[in-house]
Amino acid sequence: MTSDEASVIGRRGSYAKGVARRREILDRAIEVFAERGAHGTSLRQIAQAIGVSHAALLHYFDSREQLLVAVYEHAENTRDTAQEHPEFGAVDLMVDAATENVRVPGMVQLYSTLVAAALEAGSDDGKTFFSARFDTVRDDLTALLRRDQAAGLVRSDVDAAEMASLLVAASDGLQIQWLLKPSIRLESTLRTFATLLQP
Amino acid sequence: MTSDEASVIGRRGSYAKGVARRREILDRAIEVFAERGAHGTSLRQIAQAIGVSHAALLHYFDSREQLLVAVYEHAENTRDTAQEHPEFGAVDLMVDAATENVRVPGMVQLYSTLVAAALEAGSDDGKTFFSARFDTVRDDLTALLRRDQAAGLVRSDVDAAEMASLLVAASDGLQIQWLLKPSIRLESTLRTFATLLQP
DNA sequence: GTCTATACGAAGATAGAC
DNA sequence: GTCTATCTTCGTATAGAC
Repeated sequence: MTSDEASVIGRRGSYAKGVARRREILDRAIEVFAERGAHGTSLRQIAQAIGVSHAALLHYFDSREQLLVAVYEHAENTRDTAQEHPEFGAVDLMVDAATENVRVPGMVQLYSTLVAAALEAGSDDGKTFFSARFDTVRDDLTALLRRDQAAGLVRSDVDAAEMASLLVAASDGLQIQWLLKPSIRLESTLRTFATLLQP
Repeated sequence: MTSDEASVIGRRGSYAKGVARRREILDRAIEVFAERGAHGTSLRQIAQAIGVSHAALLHYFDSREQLLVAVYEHAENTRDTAQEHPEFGAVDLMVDAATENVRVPGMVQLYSTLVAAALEAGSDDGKTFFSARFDTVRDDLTALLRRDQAAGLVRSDVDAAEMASLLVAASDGLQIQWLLKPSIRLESTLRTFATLLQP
């Protein structure tokens, strides 16, 4: 997950300069989004902040939305390069991801913008990307929950897959609520989920 | 909640014709969004569907976003005019709201688009609207949960306010997951939350 | 391959006539 | 209250320089 850019989106030249340039664009773009938000920032503004023409961006990314997705993917892959926590339960994993996510300015906004766009008809790339992402996350959590159910750490009277969906939904939704009202205690609230899951 | 338009947003002329026209715009706009989505539908397209110029819409609503918020508010207030369910618990209420929401084509998309926009800097109206909305919903659910805790229907070892936040988050998040993957069993999954809340 | 220049149509918003 | 006209900016596409 944290290795090289695994994205298939916006792939172009594999030459050294192009790869470096692409990375530079991604790094700079996330900063621009952090300042001005993803929703209201145009291709042209991003290009200006980087110091190139907006057409140059479209050389590396086929469209504005693909650039946005690539920025999100890059920001997600870049952070905390390697945390191996074999002892982490499902809730621990989501708490970790959510608090990390919320620490990066603009990340929740970018994520919300992209998901909203993906829901709309016609956004096939977005649908594909986020469907796959949700599937992966749900499957990982389901496996973790099954493991902990078998170990007697998590109650077994509810379906692991349904709990996984609930956990992802709660994490996504809480981050939004926290952004609108920081007095919401994100971590603590998410951890009460663990209490609910105790056998 | 279901009475008259309680919105302060986009208020204009209070004369009979203006009110009727405003309502007509809202009714038609929700249909347009149901067909084409909120993200990709322009003021001009909505105006064309209604048979007026786009400038006419801006006479009733100060901006495109305010029109969108008004449409959402109107659609929410319009449906299921009066269900009084004193015996409903918090989960019942959310299951009811979520399944109703998901039944209206375009509603989840519209909601997601508006929330994403509200998170961005500069969207003060959107922030105000959704902050108030989240507050109201959380407070209502918290009261309901406290009542049921006192009655011994809901476990008392977790904070009611935190459970309310979790419940709202789970409902919002699950609706999105369901839209991307209808095989997610929305109602059933949401109801397992009730199991988790049992004492 | 990388990038600039430029053009196009559509968008949200505003001004002013009727 | 509603229109037309107009402004600015947007995403996208293409041609061609290096």
